[in-house]
Amino acid sequence: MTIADVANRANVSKTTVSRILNGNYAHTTEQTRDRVLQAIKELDYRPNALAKGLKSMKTNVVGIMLSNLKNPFWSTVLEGVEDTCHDLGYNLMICNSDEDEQLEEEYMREFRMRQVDGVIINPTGKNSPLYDSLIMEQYPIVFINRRVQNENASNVIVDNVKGAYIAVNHLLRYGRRKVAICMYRNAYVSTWKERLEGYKQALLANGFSESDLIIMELEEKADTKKESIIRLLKKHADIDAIFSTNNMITLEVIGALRELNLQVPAQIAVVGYDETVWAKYLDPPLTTIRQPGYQMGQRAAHNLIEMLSGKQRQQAMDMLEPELIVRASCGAIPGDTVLQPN
Amino acid sequence: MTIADVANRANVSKTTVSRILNGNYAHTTEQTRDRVLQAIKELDYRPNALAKGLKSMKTNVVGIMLSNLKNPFWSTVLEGVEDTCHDLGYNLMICNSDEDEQLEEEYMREFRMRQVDGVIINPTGKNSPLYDSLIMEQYPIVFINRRVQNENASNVIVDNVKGAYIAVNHLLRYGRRKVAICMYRNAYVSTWKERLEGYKQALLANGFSESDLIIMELEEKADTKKESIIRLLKKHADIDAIFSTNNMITLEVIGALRELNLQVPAQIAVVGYDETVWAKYLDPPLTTIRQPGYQMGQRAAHNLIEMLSGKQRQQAMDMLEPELIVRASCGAIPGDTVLQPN
DNA sequence: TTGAAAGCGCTAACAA
DNA sequence: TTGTTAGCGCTTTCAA
Repeated sequence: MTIADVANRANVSKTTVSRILNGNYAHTTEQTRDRVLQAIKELDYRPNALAKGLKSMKTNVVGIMLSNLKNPFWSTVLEGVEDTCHDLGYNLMICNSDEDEQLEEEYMREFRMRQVDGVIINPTGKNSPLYDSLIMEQYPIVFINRRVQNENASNVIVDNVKGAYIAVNHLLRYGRRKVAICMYRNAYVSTWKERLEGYKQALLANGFSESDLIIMELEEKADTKKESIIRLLKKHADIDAIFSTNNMITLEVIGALRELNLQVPAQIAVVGYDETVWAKYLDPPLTTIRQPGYQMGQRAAHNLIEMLSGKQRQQAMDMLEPELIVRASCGAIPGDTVLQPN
Repeated sequence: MTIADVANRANVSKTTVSRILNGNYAHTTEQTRDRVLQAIKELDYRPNALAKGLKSMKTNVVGIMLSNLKNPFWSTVLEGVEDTCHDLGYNLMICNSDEDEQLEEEYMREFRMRQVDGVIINPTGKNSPLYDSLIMEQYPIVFINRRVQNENASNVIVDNVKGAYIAVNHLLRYGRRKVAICMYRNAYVSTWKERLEGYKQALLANGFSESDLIIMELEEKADTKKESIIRLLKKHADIDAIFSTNNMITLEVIGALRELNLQVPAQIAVVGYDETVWAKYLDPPLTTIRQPGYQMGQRAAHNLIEMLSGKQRQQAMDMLEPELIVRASCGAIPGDTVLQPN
């Protein structure tokens, strides 16, 4: 079933069919239009998007590259991207770099061969030259979640410094004095650096000094995260609070605390990063920093597509607000009003 | 950058370049081959997949249609699909019907216009005529998770009757006498019917009768699931166990039990469906039925692509095994060996 | 061993 | 208002 078949059946030229298909009714008799639409219906004709894309150099497809499909946070982001793309008439290709720089490069190449109109990417952070060259040649790309070190990069991120700050500040306000941060060791990723920075700022703002920082670092790919945490907890036996910078880490922390028989929040308070469906059902219910994942996806898709339609340059740094959700694990009295950061 | 540019630079015809690109070295001098490969490299030439697809009527893209991006279970499935597609040289398009039959039809149409080679779908169940016609015209499609009522449909599902059976049987073996099932009211979806069937079979096999069935039905889209559960729990005040048929329902059940101050497992035992990252960190740790989501994705992609390569017909019904993971919520002694179903 | 030319299904400049 | 024609970038038949 091609446009030629429709043209034949309706006794018009392919051009006419094409025009009508694309809503170009201006110069068309109502009569021929009806005839063509009729033929389209009768033949159940579906235009070939490949041919259309080849001709018009535009596919109405955008690509999204995630770096981790195991963390449910990304489902939410994906949902936002997908909904928005659909609303704006785009389809979506997806891939998963799995934090691997080689794969990231390979997939980027594949997206381009497939002529996607643009891509949304949670960068591994390990391919700076790639990001730079993409930006240099004005390839339509929006970086999400992680900041890319390039003035001209279009970013949609959450304010990680602030998120960490309000988490740690909250712990300190409720009287904790020995607050540790638990994070992945990953030199490439801005999110960790920024959450560490927020942690630090909160301590300093509350009268502590650099020497009060307690940093517990984990290997992201290791299978022994819980064991590492247990070791670190034993090493820093005097800590009275943990700020965990990622929802997967938080679960490991909870496991470790349980194994050591440490009471939360009586002995150790916990605040986690990433609000999740399960946070409020943990024991005790978990205080978290909510990141607006759905909104991040929406915004990224929206910005990218606006970029494509050639509107003027987007604000390069689109920063979303994190939010503290107070439950019992931080030692705040449940039902208490949520504290505002200083 | 087109194939013509490469041809020019290497002083050969487009044909020759094309042949070399596709590994068709048989009839080519090593010398020209090197010259061409050199030119490709120098120009950083990326073949246009649209043109290739248009010509060859094959895109090496498969589509996946999910019906719900909110449930983390699907991330796992997606990961399996994506990994497998990548391994086999395919790219992936994704969309989300959100359980909406209209959207499902629309997306299916879009996939076909984009000439994807085949699709993997978790069907809403509401478009039987669509599924039937797709199957009739031999369109390459694999249905996952939910069974489609058509002998010629290619399915990858988990054995839901068995999953429910081993869950409920386990509860009964540990002495529970009043076991309720908690599920969505959804006439279209095989999974619910089958889990209900497994529940029933387990009761009957243990000497109970039809009159002992206690069915708690919830509206999937409602915001008041917890309230409904509370109402139903009050109505059936004598139940001593709940078999929850979905991980999202399980969380609501836990919330309801907590609100009613019912002790788990002392007063009410709970077994949930879908093993999740968080199940073991709940209070008490949750006994669940594990579904092999990653494997389901792998298998679906694998079967689809095999279908595409024209190998003989797949086994139409590919059934995976669920598994009981015993923790404290069901009242079994932790550390006890896992019970086998009769 | 290599190349010329036709054509995949569509759009758009130009002509009628 | 409608049609003719060329061409998007690639593959493939057929010829050299």
